[in-house]
Amino acid sequence: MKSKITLKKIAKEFDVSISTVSKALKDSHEISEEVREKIKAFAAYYHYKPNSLALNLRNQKTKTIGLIIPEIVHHFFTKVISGIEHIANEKGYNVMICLSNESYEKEILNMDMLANGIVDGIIVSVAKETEEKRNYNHFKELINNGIPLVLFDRVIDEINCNKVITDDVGGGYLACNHLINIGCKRIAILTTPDHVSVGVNRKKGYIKALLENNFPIDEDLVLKIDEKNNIENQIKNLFELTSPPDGIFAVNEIYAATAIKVAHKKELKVPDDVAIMGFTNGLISDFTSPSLTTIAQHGFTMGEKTLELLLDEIDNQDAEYKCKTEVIKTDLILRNSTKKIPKVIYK
Amino acid sequence: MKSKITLKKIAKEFDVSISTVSKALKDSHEISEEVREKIKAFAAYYHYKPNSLALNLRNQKTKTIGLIIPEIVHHFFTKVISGIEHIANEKGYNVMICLSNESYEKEILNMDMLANGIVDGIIVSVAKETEEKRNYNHFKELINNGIPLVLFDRVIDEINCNKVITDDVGGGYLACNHLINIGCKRIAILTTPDHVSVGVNRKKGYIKALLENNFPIDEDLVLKIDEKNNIENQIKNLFELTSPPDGIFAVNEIYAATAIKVAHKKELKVPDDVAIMGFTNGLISDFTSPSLTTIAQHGFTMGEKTLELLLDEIDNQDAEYKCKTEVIKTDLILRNSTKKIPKVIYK
DNA sequence: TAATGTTGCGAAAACGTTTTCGTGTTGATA
DNA sequence: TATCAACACGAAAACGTTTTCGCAACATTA
Repeated sequence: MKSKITLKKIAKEFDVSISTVSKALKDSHEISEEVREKIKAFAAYYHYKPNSLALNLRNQKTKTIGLIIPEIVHHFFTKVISGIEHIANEKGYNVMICLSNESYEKEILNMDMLANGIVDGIIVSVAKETEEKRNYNHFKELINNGIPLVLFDRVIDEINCNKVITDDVGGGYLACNHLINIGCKRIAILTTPDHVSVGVNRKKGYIKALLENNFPIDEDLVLKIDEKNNIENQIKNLFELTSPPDGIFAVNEIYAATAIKVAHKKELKVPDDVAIMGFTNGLISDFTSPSLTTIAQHGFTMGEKTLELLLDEIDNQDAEYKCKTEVIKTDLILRNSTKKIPKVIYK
Repeated sequence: MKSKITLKKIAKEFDVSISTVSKALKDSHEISEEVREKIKAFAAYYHYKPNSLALNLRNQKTKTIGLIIPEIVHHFFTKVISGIEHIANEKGYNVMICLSNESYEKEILNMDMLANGIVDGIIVSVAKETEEKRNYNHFKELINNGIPLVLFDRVIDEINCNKVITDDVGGGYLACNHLINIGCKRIAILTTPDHVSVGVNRKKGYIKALLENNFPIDEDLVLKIDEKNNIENQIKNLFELTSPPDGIFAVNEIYAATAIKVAHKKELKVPDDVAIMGFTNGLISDFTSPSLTTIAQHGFTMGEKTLELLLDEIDNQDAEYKCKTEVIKTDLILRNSTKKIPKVIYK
């Protein structure tokens, strides 16, 4: 392979010093017009571009930020990434995306890798395994090393850093209230195991809405899905209770869509026999039948906000920095799985 | 912020030279046991990690590869990314993901950014706008600069580099043949405009299957979706033909799922009145009702293969390298949108 | 003519590594 | 005692930049 053109090679070509070349390319008045022009022409001809590594090393910053997410085959995270990329683009930053695959070890590995000068700051959504283990030393170390950190979505209370979260409690409240408003009397929740923070918070909102409306809390109606086992079967049990639910709030899209499937297999009509709604306005919700009412999380905005906070911290690294927690509001997206509307028929 | 620990600082601490520290940390026998141990202890205490930028600059390689994809909110691409990450992990490489957002300009911007020493090789799936413009100079330049390049999924024939593609023609053939086999007589295709290569190829397979079975090619049944306008309305027209289709092959999941929606609104039964199938086994296909028969593209495998090719090229950069094109086979995933099966009812 | 200012360029340090090639000291051997 | 290894370490180059400073050569001014 032909090696890239460098200042040194240009310098040799014209028998001048490297500094002269560097200055000429920067249009420095220190260099005579004549020399300047010929160097610039030569550089342009060979498509000279300064080597980023050298620049980064010299400037002690890379204009790159690291992003560690649990998995990428996930609509919400891709939305967040898009938001991050959007701001990164505006501000001339690059994004390095790493996957932890929900693994504690890989999260640490990724972090170590990123922390060695490669990036100016790091954004993380915590892996499930890390949440379970409750071992957050790698985050503390990162902060100790003075590397700006922002957590989003799945965050850790005890870590002192900038955070951006969905208003999960508010969203759960919104959802449950909606089901109450349309007349549901027995409202079930399909949620995650207790170590997943977002599931827990959405459930809090659900409970809050029930209490405010003087509904009893029925533990039979709280189903913590174990993703290692068949989801359909777990949901099926819910419909086989002596008094089954007439409203279901699922804390994510998959659970909600699966609930619709199961309901149909039980020959139940949605929403007439049972209203079902989800959380996250992803790809699926619009294509189930009936289409899913859901809570929109605004992942794109979240990504934007997250990077903005990080860049803010990066720009103020010397100053005494005060950490913030931004809460992104949710919205109800009304579709057919919770409303009894006349079927749309063309013509 | 407290600045990171470096060789220089350790050297100063013990009043030895930088080289001594470097060697001590590498357990060189050149350094006395005593000095070695105390340096190692000190370094461990302060979590010394060599600065990646410096290493990269010295070694003239970064163990990082760049990935440019048109968009990330897309199940297929996330699968490919997962496959790439999988191999990258195994081989100790990092992946830098950039989004072109289907824009020619951003593709070039990303490429320029990556090409300045930041990565050892680049993987690209070409943006739609680039395909339209047919301006491929940035790829040629990259190759001229000796930077290994692999194209995947959306590739360019005239560029001489490693490529990994889906067997789109074969997949289209598989799809159309399936519809013929289940007894469809008038088979429509929902495809993309002509500049999108994958759509064109899938249509080729469709045509091939029709011809082989002595079906006429009816241009009324070839619908090129214009994504700038309402997709539902375009599909609706298809059902309002004097002799409407009884089978539909959509070249992606969204078109297929939308077709189901439209069929329902037209009060048509799927698959009895019209069988519908898609391409790409994404998130949606399993949750439509009926669930979608589709062609699986194996994005994960594709990602793995793509990075393997790239690493192969990187490892053989001096040798005369012969470019390959790998074709990833497709599979038919049979679901309910094309088969008349008894409804599953629990109990 | 002497002092001063301007112009045009180069040397060198700095960023943080690794590695090759000394080199001074010690101890053993001839 | 002179010679030679072995040992333990340092100097310096290299990767590719940017930038400060210094210094000639020439021009201008008093």
